[in-house]
Amino acid sequence: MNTCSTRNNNTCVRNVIENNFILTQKQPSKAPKFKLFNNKARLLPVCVEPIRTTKTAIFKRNKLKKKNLPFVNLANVNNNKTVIKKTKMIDPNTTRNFVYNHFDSLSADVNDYIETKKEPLDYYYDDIDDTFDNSTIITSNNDNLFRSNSIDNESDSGTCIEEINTKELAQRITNELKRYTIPQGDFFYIIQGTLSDLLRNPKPWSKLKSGRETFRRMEKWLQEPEEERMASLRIAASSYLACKRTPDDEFLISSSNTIKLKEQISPLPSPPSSTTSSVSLSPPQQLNKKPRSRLIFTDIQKRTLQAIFKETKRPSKEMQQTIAQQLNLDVSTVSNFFMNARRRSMDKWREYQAAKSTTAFEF
DNA sequence: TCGGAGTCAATAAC
DNA sequence: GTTATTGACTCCGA
Repeated sequence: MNTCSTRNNNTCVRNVIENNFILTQKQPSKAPKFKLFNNKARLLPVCVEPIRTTKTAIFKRNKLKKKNLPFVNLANVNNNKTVIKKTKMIDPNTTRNFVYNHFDSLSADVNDYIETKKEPLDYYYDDIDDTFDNSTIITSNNDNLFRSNSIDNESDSGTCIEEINTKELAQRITNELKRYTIPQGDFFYIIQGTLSDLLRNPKPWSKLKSGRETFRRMEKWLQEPEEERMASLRIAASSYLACKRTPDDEFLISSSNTIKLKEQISPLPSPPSSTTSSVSLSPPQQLNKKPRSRLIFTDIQKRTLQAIFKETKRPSKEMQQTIAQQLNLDVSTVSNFFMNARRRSMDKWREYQAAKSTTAFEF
């Protein structure tokens, strides 16, 4: 990996080389956007619009924006093409740090882009050795939560070949949460219900897409030294809560869906047991956010839908309309039911398990 | 346009 | 109080 050695004083205030990333403080506004250094062009940590952005990148970015989370786009420059590889959340505490490109050779389109002087938007990162994989997390000195441990791994060079046994990992996480008495709602920024579902019904690795990232994060957490795990969760919790802060700044929504006073964000428990002192203070209305109500099927509706699903996993649009009419439901509700039922159908996983059992991978 | 993936978040269950 | 369930939302990709 590259090193960030001497830098122009007015450009890079502080560089931290860690886990193959070079983090640096924000550029002074008048700093050059890039410079040649040792005959290598380096794009400094200025904001640049993605040259070839992807729908995924835009989606992630918007999502983070909505949550008021900082973000960077990670780009990779290969064969003169800049490709967005991933958008990551970053601990707000590290927002002063930016990843910057460290190009061996500035690709033509980057040059072109700089020439266009578009409005800044994102930050680019380039890993020359192409060791970046989906498990790579931007990190900073004090941000163990997002630490990647795979980049230095020889086997990770080039492509991501790791495979996680999600079922086993889920079990290990479950055990650790119990061991340290960590409520599900305080585990990183995963919503409690989602975490519960992930732990109880982990999808096989091969079936996961972007969801792999969550499992990677969990695995990294397990790999951390025992004493660092709680610190990781603390950092994650405070970041998460900070990002959920309301404009009025009076209340915070905790990851366990309770409301805490800002001052009441407490450290996560130390082993072997203790719990967070979350204090439920008020209903969600105080957050100026309309609580979403959830339709509860009547018994007859549910039984009918389940019976139909048993026979027909994919009813036609016309059939869905008929069902909706008969059950006095919206077509979208019926559609959602079948969508959810298909994906949550255990048959799917049983089939998978049966198939996998022949290859000694038990899921 | 539509189904899948990911996950939010209300609510039920423990 | 914590965990499990599940309807629905957002976005992606075919």
